[in-house]
Amino acid sequence: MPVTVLLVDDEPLVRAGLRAVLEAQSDIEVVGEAADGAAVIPLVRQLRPDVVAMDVRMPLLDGIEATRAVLRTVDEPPKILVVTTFENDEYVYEALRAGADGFLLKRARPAEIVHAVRLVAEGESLLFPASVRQLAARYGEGDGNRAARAALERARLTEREAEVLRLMTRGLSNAEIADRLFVGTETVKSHVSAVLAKLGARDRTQAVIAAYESGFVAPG
Amino acid sequence: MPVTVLLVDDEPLVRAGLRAVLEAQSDIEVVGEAADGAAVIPLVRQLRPDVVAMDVRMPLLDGIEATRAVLRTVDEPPKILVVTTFENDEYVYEALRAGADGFLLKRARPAEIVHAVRLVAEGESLLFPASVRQLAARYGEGDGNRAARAALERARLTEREAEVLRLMTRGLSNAEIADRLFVGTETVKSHVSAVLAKLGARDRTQAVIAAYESGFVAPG
DNA sequence: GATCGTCTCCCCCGCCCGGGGGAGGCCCGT
DNA sequence: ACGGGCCTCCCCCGGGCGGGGGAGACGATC
Repeated sequence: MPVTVLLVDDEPLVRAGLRAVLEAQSDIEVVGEAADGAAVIPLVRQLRPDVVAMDVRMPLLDGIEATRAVLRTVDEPPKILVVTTFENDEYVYEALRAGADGFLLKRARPAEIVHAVRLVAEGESLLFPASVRQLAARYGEGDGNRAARAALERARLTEREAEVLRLMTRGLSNAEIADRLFVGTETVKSHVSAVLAKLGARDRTQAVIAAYESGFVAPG
Repeated sequence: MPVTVLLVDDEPLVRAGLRAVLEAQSDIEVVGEAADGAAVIPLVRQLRPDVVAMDVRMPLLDGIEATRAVLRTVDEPPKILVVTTFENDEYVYEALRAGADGFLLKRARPAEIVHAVRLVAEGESLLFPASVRQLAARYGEGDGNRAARAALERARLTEREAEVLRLMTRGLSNAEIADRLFVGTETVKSHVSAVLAKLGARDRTQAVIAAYESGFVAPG
C-alpha cells in the first residue's frame, strides 16, 4: 500500500525533481501534479492522495489559501506538506496555522524529502526542530504546546548538533566551537555538516539565518 | 516629555560628571544611578528609563552581561549606551554585540555626550549598533573624541553596503549578490569587506548575526 | 548477540571567502 | 578647480570552510 502524493508547484522543474526523488522509492507513488493551488481541490477529490506537497508561492492561489480550501471542502483531507524555498518562508507559519502538517525546504537532500513525505503520511507532524520555538509562540497556550513538544521529541537535530548550531549563532568558528566543547575540529566539522544537511543550508551563514527565522534563537 | 536616563558606573565621580552634564539639559532627566551591573535590572524595572548609560568595566557584573541581562529579561527594554574609557577597549565590541545601541567615550565633550544620549533615545539613530573597536583602533593614538566621532561616522553603512548586507542576510553568496546587483564579484567583495569592517564582524556569518541582533533585519 | 544512532576523529580535495593594496570614474560641496 | 565620498573593478594570497568517504567506541534497543 504505497503512499500516494500529489505535487503542487508552479515550477515544472521543481515538480520533476520531486517526482524523480519520490518515484525512486518503491513505497511512494506520485499520482498527479498541479501547477497552481487553484487546481488542487478537484485533483484531490479525484485522486485522493495521502499527501499533497504544496508550494507556498503560486501565481493564482497560494499554498496558504489552497491549504485552507482543501481542509475546509474535502472530506478526509490529505496530509499537506508545505514546500518552500529558503528565502521565502514568511508564509510558512501561516500555512501551518491554516492546517498544514509540516514544511520542507526545497533544497533538502533527497533522503530528507522522502523522509518528510513518509512522516506526514504516517500522521506525524514534521517540523524542523528549529521551528519549534516559533511554533509555540505563534500558537500561544493552546494545544500548540503539545504539538511543539511532540515536534521537539522528534527533533531531527541531536543534542550535540543543536549545541553546535547555538554556538554557530554566536558567530564562533569551527576551531572556537571545538575549543568550547573540548573536542577536535574534525568533530565539529562533522556536526556542522550534519546541521547544514538537516536544515537544508548551504553554509553556516544560511544555517544561522534559519536559526533566527525559525526562532531557534531570538535576537536581543 | 524628557528623556530619562539611568547611570550605571562603579565610579561615583563618573556618575556625578555624567549627571551634571545631562541634568544641564532641560530635555534630559537622570532618574537613577547604580554602581554595578548587578543592580541594573530591578532599577530598570522600577524606573523604566529611556536610556541606560552603561559602563563596560564593573566589578560584579560587567556591562556586557548586564546589557544581555536587561535585554533578555525586561519588556520594552531601554536603549543602552555603552560608556568606556578607552576607544580600543576590548569589551566594547562584545557589549555592542550584546545589543547595546551606542558607544560613548568618557572623555567626550559634554555636548557630544548629550548628543549621544539624545541619539540613542530616538531609537532611529544613524548608528549601527556594532563594533567600532577596529575603526577606533585605526585612529590609534589620535584624539579620543575625534576618533570616536569618526568611528561613529564611519560605522554608518552606505546605501550600497546596506543593500549588500540585506542580501547577505538572505543567505546569498558573493557571486549571487553580484548577479542580483548586476556588478562584478570583486565589487561585491569590496562592499562585503566594508560591511565587515564597519560592523566589526570577522566574517559574513557574524555580520548576519549583527544584522539580526541590531534589528537591521527582523525574523519572521 | 546484533543492530542502530550518536559522538568522536581522520583523510583528501576544491573553492569560496576575506585581507591587503591599488586604481579609475562619478557626483558632490567648498 | 580641488578634494572627498562612493561605486566600481583588479591583483595576489592564505586559510577556513564544506563535501565525500571512512572508521572506531559507546549505549540503547531488539
